[in-house]
Amino acid sequence: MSNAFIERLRGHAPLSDDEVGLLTSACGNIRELKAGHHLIREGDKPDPVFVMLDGWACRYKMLPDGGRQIMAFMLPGDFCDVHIAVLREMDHNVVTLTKSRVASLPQAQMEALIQTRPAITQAFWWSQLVDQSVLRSWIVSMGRRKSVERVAHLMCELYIRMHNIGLSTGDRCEMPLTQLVLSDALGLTPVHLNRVLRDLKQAGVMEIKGGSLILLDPAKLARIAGFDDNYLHSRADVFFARTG
Amino acid sequence: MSNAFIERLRGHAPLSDDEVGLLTSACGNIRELKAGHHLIREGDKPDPVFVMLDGWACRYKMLPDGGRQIMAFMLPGDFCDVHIAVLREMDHNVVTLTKSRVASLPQAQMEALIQTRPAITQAFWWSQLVDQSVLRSWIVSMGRRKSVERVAHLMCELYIRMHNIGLSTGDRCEMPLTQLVLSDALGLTPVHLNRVLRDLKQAGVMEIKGGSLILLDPAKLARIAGFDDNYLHSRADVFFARTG
DNA sequence: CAGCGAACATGATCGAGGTTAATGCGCTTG
DNA sequence: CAAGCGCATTAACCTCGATCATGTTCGCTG
Repeated sequence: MSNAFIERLRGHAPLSDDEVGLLTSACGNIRELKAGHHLIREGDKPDPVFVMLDGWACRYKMLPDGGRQIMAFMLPGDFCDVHIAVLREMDHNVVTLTKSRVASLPQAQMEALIQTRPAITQAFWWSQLVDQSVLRSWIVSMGRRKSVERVAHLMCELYIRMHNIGLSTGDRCEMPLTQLVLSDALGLTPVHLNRVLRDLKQAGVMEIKGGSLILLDPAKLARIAGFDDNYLHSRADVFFARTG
Repeated sequence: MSNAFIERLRGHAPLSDDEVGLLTSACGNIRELKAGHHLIREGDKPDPVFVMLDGWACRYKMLPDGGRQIMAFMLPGDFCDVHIAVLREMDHNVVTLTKSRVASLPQAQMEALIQTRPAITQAFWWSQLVDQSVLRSWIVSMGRRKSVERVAHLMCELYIRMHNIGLSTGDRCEMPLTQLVLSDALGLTPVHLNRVLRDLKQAGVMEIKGGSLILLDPAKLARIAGFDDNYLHSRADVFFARTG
């Protein structure tokens, strides 16, 4: 079975067989987790670095009033957090959203890799930069896009990310997120999100059914979202451009 | 004259005199820039890495409809962008907001530092992690805080960041941002931001006057914002906690 | 010191999205 | 199969912040 994490890094940095071997053994400790398992809690002292091999997770903060804001979705191949002994205390939570396979890389091993393997450091750095880029694009969405555009944009992003790791099938991909989870990510109420999803379905643009996202009209979806995949800094071909 | 950038890194990673020397010479190329000078434009191929030594800058994206979303403010000591030859193309713009002093570190030199100096790599990494943390907190603000809270939170953040680099004086600090700029950062209209600022002043909480932010009642401001400075991961004492 | 443009200020109105509440529907579990 | 729970769905109403319109103030320059 291939390792989604290593595959993803290889796609963007020239790793030698040697280095792939090092990473593989660093990922030795793999756990199966149920949905709803917390990998990281606010206030934790960071220790091992977690990597998603399979399944979905999210990063979130709670507010005093009980509200929740999701700040990122982690898909197979993504780091949960590359804190590497630098921060003293986690400032947010990370929880699985589906049954997942997660590798944990001990801090010491991470540091050793970084200090001895420039190619691996570069791969990690690339991953950090892409994560930042996604965070920035979320800020743009929340600040300046209205609800339909926001929903459409997130769906484009998630579809492309799934596509880039080989987890799309034609015009659809897995979408295990409940409307509650999506609304916590989009800064909308579940009620309003539901309305938006209904409208998008009725307009023949996209729909979420049976745990799958179905792009009925990808080009139109991208147009509504104002989607430009440059911020994902991937080298994969662009689905929306092809079909638009 | 001390170098704000190096001071900041030293506060968070154990740099030897040797390493400080290397960084100092890497910052050799320093330019004075006027307000409104673009350091980075969307579509640019990234080359040197810019560092703010003095003055304010911001990172932003434009939307098709002409709207602008600011995604970060850079203060003295901050990296503008640690892209390091990893990304092929910038996905956003960076522009100075005031007269500034900016150092540019050639890519080759950045890479050399990272490949030979683990302490410097760690300092850079820390800086990246803090930047990410700030991005996440902005997402929380935009998604779940209403306008007054949002304004209050940004003011807390900027005050603390200025405080942490020694640029606050008692209950005030420099605040060269126009209401238009602030509203582009907060995802509000200038009109509404103006009302919020009026309310905060009338409530005796804070005011912006003559290019300065004045905290009339820091504890109250922090309470309105729901501000917790843990996300800034600084070791400085906390102004709001002291006075609250 | 007149004239001008940028930034600040404020009133009136509108609408996207929040709030509340009720209903349905599919799953699990006893 | 009944009970119960989490999630999806829809309707009625309300509010926060956007929009539109119109000054005003400040700082600069001729």
